[in-house]
Amino acid sequence: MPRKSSDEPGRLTGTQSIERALLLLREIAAHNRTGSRLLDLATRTSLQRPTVHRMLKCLAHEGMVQQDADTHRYYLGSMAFELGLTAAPRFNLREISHPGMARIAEATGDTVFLTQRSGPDAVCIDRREGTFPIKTFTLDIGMRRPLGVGTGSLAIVAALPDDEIQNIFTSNQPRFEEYGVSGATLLTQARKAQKLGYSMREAPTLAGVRSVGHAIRNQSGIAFAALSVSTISSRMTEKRVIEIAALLKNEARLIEKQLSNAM
Amino acid sequence: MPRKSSDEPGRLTGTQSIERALLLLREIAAHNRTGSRLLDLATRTSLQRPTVHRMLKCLAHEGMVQQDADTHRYYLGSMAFELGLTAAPRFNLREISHPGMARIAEATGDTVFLTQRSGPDAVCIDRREGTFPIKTFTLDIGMRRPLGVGTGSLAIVAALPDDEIQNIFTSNQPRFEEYGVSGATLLTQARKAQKLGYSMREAPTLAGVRSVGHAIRNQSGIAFAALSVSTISSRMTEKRVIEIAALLKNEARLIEKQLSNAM
DNA sequence: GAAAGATTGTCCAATTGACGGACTTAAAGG
DNA sequence: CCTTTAAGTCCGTCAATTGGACAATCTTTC
Repeated sequence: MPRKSSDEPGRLTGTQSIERALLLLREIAAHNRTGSRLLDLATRTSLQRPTVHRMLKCLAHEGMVQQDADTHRYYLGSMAFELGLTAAPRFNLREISHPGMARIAEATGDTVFLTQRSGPDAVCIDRREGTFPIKTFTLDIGMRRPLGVGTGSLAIVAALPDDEIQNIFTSNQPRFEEYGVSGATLLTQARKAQKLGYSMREAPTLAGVRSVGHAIRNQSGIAFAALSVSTISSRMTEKRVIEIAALLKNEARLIEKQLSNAM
Repeated sequence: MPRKSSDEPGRLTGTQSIERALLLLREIAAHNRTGSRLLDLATRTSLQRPTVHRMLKCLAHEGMVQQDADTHRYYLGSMAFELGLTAAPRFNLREISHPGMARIAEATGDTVFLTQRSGPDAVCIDRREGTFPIKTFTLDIGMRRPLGVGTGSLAIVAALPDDEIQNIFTSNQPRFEEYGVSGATLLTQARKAQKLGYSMREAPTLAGVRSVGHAIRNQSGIAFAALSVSTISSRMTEKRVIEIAALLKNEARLIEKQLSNAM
């Protein structure tokens, strides 16, 4: 029989069908855009067609998968979506960061941004306004810019290994211009941020706005997101920059801690 | 034996353990805030403790659930979150509505809003800007207001059964004032919207802004969300209101169609 | 701080529930 | 209309799951 090598060290027993069902779910998820045919699922999972069919029928009955009535193709179902929503507060960076962002906004009175790396770009995934009446909305939620352009973004870059920084700067170089910054300047700023442990700069396009950023790292120590605070330069004295950087560092640590016991 | 009444009509066979595993997942999801103890899960699912334990070990191994190392409590895991993300495009109203919102913004040049009901409130869950240079950002993403206050919100209310409309208006009455509208006016406008099939009005707080809204209904025909378009009154002539209402109706239908074969 | 109580974690023989080969039905293509 | 391909079903066999019993661990009580 085409049994999976059953002498794996961490082999679990008494859970064959659950393992198979989860294998199916992963396989369906991997092709959720196009949907999966019964036969393909059987092939890809190395399971027998009747077995797959029986399991899919059950999974569909419970709403974990759904079958298109016309094409017979299988997709993830509403229960998968709902479980995801329920699980989100423990895994979603935005949700995890929410209390911290609120605390920073409260403490500083300024606008706080949460930026997440997305390949060669950084996306602003959340923003929280403080009470100070002059607001500097340098970033809208959902805004995507080349990695390195924003202050949070810069903090992410600065916290990456050197060779990756080089890669990013060379590949993003052509795109920097349209954001009014030069690659060389960014690199200098990144170096400075590495020394300080946080990023700081005047907005290149918007005069009189100064921001401070701090990276958030995953369990492996790789930076993948950042917190940043932005306000008018007159409010952002040398001394205050240091205070805010410490505040950001502290909150970033808390977020990292939560992420580590969540994953 | 405490077997579940096995003479249910639609009883599936050959999938006991998958059914049990999914039952467990639902039970864990239902208490995901506090987490669940092994014993409680066993009790709540009427399964034997060893059985629950074995299944949880497997589910944890695969990342569907995770166990807190200190408290031993079980929570939904990262795989649940990831499956949810993958499933989202087919179930998430925002994602489903995205193409339609883009088409409306393109066709009208004005700003389009997606509003979802949330109990006695309505929340703006998406916004899409058109190309017309004067923009009327009456709603920010995430903004929550009493049901009935916004134009999209009004479209939702108007599409609800009469007794529920009454309930909503009486319970939200005290909150209407701070939004600069009277319950009586809203009720009149809701009645008008019922007749027309869409909602339309001048923004009560912002002079010179006029909006049109159309409800989105679930499979049972109950309104739970709305599309709306907002622009300066001078652009929103009688004739154009009717055109936009038709456009919204059409897109709302498309969204409803997708939702119905997704759920 | 020892003993009782509660809860998690593990083992393994019995047996029932899952498996999958063979078959039927339905849809697509020529 | 016949062939091909895939989905869906059936049911005898046997291996995977079950769950009673026990061990390990953590908590509370006196």
